[in-house]
Amino acid sequence: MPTSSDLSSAFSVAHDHHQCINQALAMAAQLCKQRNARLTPVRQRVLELIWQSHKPLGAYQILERLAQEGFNSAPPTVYRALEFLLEQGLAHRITSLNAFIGCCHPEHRHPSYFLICRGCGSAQELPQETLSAHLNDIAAAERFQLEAQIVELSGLCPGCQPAQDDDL
Amino acid sequence: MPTSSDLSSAFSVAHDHHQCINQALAMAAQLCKQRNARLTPVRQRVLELIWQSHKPLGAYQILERLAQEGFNSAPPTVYRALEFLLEQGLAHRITSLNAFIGCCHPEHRHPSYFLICRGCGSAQELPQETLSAHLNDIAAAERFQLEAQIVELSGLCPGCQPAQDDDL
DNA sequence: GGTGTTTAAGTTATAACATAACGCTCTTTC
DNA sequence: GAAAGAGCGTTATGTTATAACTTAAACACC
Repeated sequence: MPTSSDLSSAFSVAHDHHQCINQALAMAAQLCKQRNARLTPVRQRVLELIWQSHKPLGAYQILERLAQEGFNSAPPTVYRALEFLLEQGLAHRITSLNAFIGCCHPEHRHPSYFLICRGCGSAQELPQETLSAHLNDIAAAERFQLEAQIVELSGLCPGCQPAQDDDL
Repeated sequence: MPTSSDLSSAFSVAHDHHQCINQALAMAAQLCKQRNARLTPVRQRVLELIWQSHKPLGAYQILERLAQEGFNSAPPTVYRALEFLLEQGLAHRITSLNAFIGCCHPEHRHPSYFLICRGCGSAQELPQETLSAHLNDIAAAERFQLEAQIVELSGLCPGCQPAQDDDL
């Protein structure tokens, strides 16, 4: 995983993903403890599952995996767990895919902006400072009180583009 | 034709919405003619329906209204019409609402960015030049080949905000 | 350590959104 | 007027998400 300071390598850069998962889970445990939020077994397992996939995972995909492991397997189970993870900022929803992905820096709340590759299905969270400022300006100009932001850019990641770029 | 029960978004200055609808339909007819695309009765009626509402309309809401008028009322009917309208740039999809809205500038293709009020349910398309440039820069910096963009900003429009602004 | 309160999870059912697949009809074109 | 293709009717089903109610676990307090 990209560490919290390095977001730019999610697309096809090899790394020890087990380690990211473990870091993410440890971080989640720590944050939940600080916040007096209960990271129950189902919630933890759902978080782990979405971290195990670079691709955003749909609720029913998660459900299927939970079922295989003997967890309760009705939709509300996974939707409740996801709701908790979203509330805690431990995961993000990707609306255009109806899917969910682990958040790389859950320690502070932030809007989430994504690049989504239609080739390999992976999604990469974008750094948000300048974009966030821009969007806030736009909203302010309309006297619009901004609460939530969805920015999802789709296309082809470098690894999935037809290989004829001159400049690569 | 228009039932005129839902005028006046809190977003925009009051205006003669009948006229917008008529303009939009005339524009649509003209563009389709130019493009040799068939604006059939169902397609036209669906476009009219989504224009009659300042709020984005869900597929099944459209379906319901079509049914009341004796059109065929199975889901594929409306989804096909919507697909056509999206292809022609006559309507936009608002992903986070699973809903559709008429496009104000169908004469040229453009990414669509929205402000969406959770109070009154209305949606407003944003001007896109600077934002588009910004997003393109971001994608280019990641060597990401951009194909589609979703930008949906939610919150409260001026008319739906608690009335304690000093600067109004 | 028992009791009431709160939070989470189980369970059933269904709502809401979207598409597959197949065949008929209408339009366009030759 | 026949072939080809676009549009549409129809049935069925796939996919995503939530309502509503019940049971159980955790916690907090005396």
